[in-house]
Amino acid sequence: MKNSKENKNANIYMKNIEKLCKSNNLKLTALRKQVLELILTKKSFVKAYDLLNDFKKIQPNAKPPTIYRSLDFLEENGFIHKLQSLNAFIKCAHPKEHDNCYFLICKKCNNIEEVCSSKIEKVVSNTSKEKNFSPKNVTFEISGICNKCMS
Amino acid sequence: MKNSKENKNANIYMKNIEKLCKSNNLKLTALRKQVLELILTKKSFVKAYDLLNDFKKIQPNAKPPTIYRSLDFLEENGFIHKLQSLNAFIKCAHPKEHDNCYFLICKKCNNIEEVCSSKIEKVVSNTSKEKNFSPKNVTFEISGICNKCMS
DNA sequence: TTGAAGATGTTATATTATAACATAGTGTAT
DNA sequence: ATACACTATGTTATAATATAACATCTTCAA
Repeated sequence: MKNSKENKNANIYMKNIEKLCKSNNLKLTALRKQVLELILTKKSFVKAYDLLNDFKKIQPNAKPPTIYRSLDFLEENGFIHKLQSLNAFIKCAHPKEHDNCYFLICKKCNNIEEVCSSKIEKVVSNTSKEKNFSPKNVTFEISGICNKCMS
Repeated sequence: MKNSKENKNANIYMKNIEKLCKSNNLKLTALRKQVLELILTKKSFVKAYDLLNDFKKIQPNAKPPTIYRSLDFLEENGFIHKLQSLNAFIKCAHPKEHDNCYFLICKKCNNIEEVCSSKIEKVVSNTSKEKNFSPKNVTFEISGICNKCMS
């Protein structure tokens, strides 16, 4: 039951990505789509080499660049995020819907919560004005213990 | 002239660290001190293996764990920071004086500005309350182009 | 239809980091 | 002083993460 629900969610997600790629003139090739599909099967983040191992079940001669190039495409276009403090990747909760978000990373259960916040945008834009700095990428990750794991 | 000024600053910095270690009962061993001294000679961040190469000039048989262990000690105690988006390390601008800070990373000149901000503390603590999340570590790095490099 | 650009395949290697165990130093209770 | 536990360092090996460089294949527009 649960799996079928998750599959359904993944399907909806993928339909959305396909639509976004069409409207943004991005090439969601078979390879990139397969890699994204694998990422969508994960409840939490995934490491590049785990993804590679998964992918080898489909295409046994896959190599690291196969994965990393797809990850690059998916990240550049906002479909996944790289968690810098974990060297890991996770699907974007709201593709193309926001610019600034941050992550609550539970050290115990590895759950990741992606939080969108205008307050961060403000911190970033205020700092940028003040320091005359032109921001391109924001990494904001808070690691700790989540609600569930505390009780 | 410039070098002697930097040396002086590094000396002042190191005196402060020694004092902090004494008062916090931390063992600033010769090794850890040497590694920190090397970090202080850098104008910007430094990569672990560059540090290792530097260190080999003093102690030719140094190995990666030599460096990583010292980096761990220095980071745990707030004397240096790890820049997660660069896999690099940099001295802390204000050891033991603040909890939350962020970094403006210039992609062109590699200059790093460490910014302390109560606004971040607020974002973190508000989120934590709202989500009932217990934060332990905050990574906040903004990369872009700095003031100097824009003009 | 061809040729330029982008995507993928492939080999090799660079870069970053840690596990595991041995040895040496330090402090402290006896 | 001694022996012990604990911490730090030395050492070997390897794990984990990521990219360079070049070959080949696709695609699509001129």
